[in-house]
Amino acid sequence: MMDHLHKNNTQYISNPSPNPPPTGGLFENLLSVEPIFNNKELLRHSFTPDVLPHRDSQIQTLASILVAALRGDTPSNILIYGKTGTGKTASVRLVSRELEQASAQYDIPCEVKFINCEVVDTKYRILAELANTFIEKNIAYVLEKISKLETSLNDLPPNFNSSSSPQSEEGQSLHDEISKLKHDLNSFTKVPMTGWPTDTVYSTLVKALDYRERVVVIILDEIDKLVEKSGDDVLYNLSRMNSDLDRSRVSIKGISNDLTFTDYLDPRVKSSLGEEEIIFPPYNANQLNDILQNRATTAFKEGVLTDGVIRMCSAFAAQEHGDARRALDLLRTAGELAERSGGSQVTTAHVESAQEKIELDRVIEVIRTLPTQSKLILFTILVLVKKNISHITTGEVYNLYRQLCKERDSAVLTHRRVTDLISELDMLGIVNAIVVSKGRYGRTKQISLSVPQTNVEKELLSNHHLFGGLEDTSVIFQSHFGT
DNA sequence: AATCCACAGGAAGCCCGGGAAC
DNA sequence: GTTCCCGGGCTTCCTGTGGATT
Repeated sequence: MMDHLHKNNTQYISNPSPNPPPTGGLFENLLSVEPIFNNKELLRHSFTPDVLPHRDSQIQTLASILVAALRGDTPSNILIYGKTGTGKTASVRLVSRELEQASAQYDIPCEVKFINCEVVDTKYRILAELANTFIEKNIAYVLEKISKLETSLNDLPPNFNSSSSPQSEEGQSLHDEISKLKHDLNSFTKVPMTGWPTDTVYSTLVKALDYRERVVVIILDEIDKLVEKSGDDVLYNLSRMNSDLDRSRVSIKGISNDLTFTDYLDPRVKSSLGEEEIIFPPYNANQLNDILQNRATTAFKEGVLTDGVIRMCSAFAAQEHGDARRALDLLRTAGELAERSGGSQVTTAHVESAQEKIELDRVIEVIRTLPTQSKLILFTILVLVKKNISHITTGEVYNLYRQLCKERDSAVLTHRRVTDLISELDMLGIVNAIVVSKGRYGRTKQISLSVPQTNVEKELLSNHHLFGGLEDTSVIFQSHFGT
């Protein structure tokens, strides 16, 4: 089987067709367009650059705390705060990378583990993830050590090499050491995805960490999400872990979007985790400009960006609380739009379209992931907007909502719940709801759509499953719109 | 100044599904 | 496999509120 595949492969490689057969030309035209990107990856926010402009002081502080690890001490725990796109994660990744390089260079055992708590979000899973990571690292370490020992064993003169010779003390001790390591290797058992009691996972982690002397840096990104979902239990365990460790030391770095999340923490956890705090302030338009300039020179081909493109991206992103991620998205999307339209240059018009496209994508994504009842309420608001009602109130929404529910024979939520759902839509930025008092006529919320009506309409109507079929939806829609 | 409207939004508790613990 | 626990969605009940009207 393998042979067969192999032969085929060789055939393809050794006989490349000099003139590929003519195709339909579907991709030919697209490929013939001069690309405007050199390397688009540089504009993705997952990319960690070597230089982070305007973050020198934060990086310096981080490094000055982490340098303790290279001296064999435990670095202080750190909490890092900043809104999205302020360079927190990128800075931490940059410093971690350098730390690991330095650790290898000076042969000081120091390991970094990065966990995104939005993905790994329960106590069990965090402990299991950590335990498995360090078990793997231990296995790699032991395997390497064994191979080194075996090499030195083979390098011994032949009469020393034989384990059968009782005189060769050096050979014997090497043999002993190798068999001990092999025994260790067998004792490493990985933690399953589920099933173990949490304290067993914890003790497995402690054992794995303590296998050898080292400093371990655990980075918990989006730590506020973890606390929100699972409380501070894990953080309590992790922050007290050093008292259970003999040979290794643990240091924790928490990254949070939310400045106030420590309010929900146990005071002991709070003081232990927040030994040091680093704040990442939002970038201003000029700083965003520098960042984009920095990346654009290598990401785009020369002369592709017209005047004002970068400045416009930074200005747009600066309005969004100085979000560098947004600025990069804008620049990349503008480039993609330019490329798709077959142009050879990116213009400010492309940036404007990119801004619209990103906003539209966001709205579509938010609406798509809305629960059914919220969609129904949004639909009700849309109907009222279409009826040109100037001041939509909670009461009006609720009445029509109830009517729609009856028409489609579905469960009706209470008034109280509907006000909550409206507030949620407000927080998602889909509608705008402000509390107003109309004197004698009561206090209510005044509701309006805060995104283009056509976008909402298009996305809601594409929800075939929502109202038990598009046809039904259209009926309801038409009966209220009169179209 | 008192009244009153039409809600806002807090508190408590129920129900249910999913996952951890045993 | 069963039990237990937790969190989210939801209801019920309730108090609070700004300003037009009386």
